[in-house]
Amino acid sequence: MTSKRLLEQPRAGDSTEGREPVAGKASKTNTLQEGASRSFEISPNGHYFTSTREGHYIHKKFACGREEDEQSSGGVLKHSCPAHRLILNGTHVEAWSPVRGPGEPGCRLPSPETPHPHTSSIIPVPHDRRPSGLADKEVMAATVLTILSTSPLVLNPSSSASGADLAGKGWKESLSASYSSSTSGNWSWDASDQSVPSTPSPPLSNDPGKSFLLSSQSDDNIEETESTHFLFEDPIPRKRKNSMKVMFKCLWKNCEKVLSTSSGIQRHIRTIHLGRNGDSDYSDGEEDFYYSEIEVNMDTLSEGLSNLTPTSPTTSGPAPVFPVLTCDASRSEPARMIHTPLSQSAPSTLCHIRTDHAYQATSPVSIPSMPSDPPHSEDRISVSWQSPPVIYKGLPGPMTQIRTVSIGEKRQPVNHTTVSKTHTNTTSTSTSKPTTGTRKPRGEAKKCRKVYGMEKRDLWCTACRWKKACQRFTD
DNA sequence: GATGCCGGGTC
DNA sequence: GACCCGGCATC
Repeated sequence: MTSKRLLEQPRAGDSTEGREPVAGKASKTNTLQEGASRSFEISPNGHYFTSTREGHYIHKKFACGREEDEQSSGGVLKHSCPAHRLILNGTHVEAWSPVRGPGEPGCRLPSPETPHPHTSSIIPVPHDRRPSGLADKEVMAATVLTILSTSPLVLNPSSSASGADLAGKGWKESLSASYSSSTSGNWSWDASDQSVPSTPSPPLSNDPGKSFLLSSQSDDNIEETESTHFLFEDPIPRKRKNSMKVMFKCLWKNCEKVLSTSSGIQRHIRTIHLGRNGDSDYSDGEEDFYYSEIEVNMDTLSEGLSNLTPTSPTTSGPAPVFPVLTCDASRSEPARMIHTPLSQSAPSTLCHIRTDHAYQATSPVSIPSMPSDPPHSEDRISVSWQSPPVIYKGLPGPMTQIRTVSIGEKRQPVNHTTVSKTHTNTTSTSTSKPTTGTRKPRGEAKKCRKVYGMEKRDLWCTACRWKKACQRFTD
């Protein structure tokens, strides 16, 4: 088990990488070291970064690792063992230990397989992320303050109390997750981490899927989320994750299997879904992709399950506790439904977007040729919401072409729609008027004016006569 | 400067 | 909607 963990760890950061380690099973120690070094490499700032973001990011990666054990043992905030710190961080150890006494449950956590000294050595990554000592906390606080100053969310410390805003709803969920009934803990962001990206496996749960999407689409989103968590945490008492238990849920389609150990779930996947010999220890790591870790707050969970009443839980957020489980479950569900294993949910979304963009880009082009054709313009209109063309503002072509249609009134509506939407995102400056920038280049074809000359103006097409785009000699 | 045509005004 | 034109961009 340990060896596996070790091996797996590297993967946490990168799914592709993850597999390599497997081969190296033979030498645990070496593997470990390698894994550790790798993790460092992968997450450049890992240990040394005080910045929340960095840490968080790293943490995420780590969390992604299939190895729940790792997390439990030292990984996530909850279960960090001082020992790990010592090995990895050296100086940090001391600072850390006060926070997390060796006696803490977190250290013990490790499942039967877990806590080997070796394992601890691997774990380092997570530790780094966390703010360990007071100094770290201070840094964190500073970071949080900074974030708060810029973020609107921060402005609403009430989140914990009121949190009435719909907009905040999304977060609340996450928050609720983080704010389990458990008492004070370490940094909430850790919790958020867990809730967010926990699983590395692509197809998996929503969380992972979302996170993946986010990551692929834009890191900012993730960061925002993280920052948000941070913010909240400040005002709110820190929750302790010790009570959290990591469960492994099989993500295989229509399979709800949940096991308490990664090895168990892997075995399950290997035997049941992959049709491999369960007994054989051999694993290429593929199983890792088919299950996700789920954190369960044992304290609240039991209560919550027994009575669905949110009131019971100890501290601040009884209700939130439930959400944790629910969220995970619900999230994972959709992801599974939509995506097959190994396929990331994100990609699909991305693809969709891209398609849209492409479509948008093309549609405008076609327009120019049929300026007089209202129907076409209409068609465009339907798509118009995609306005993105405006985004491409840099390109005069599209815009101009759209205008070309101008002869028909319809054209304007289309433009308008596009503009309005686009502007929302962009600046007000670009605005209502397409203005000059959008103007299309002059058509190559000769126009009535040139063909007939000023003398025969009566031969011109009406458009030319009206100083509109020539209808007779279109480009 | 000539040309093309957008945006807007008038009827 | 037809007609016209100021004004701007492009050539």
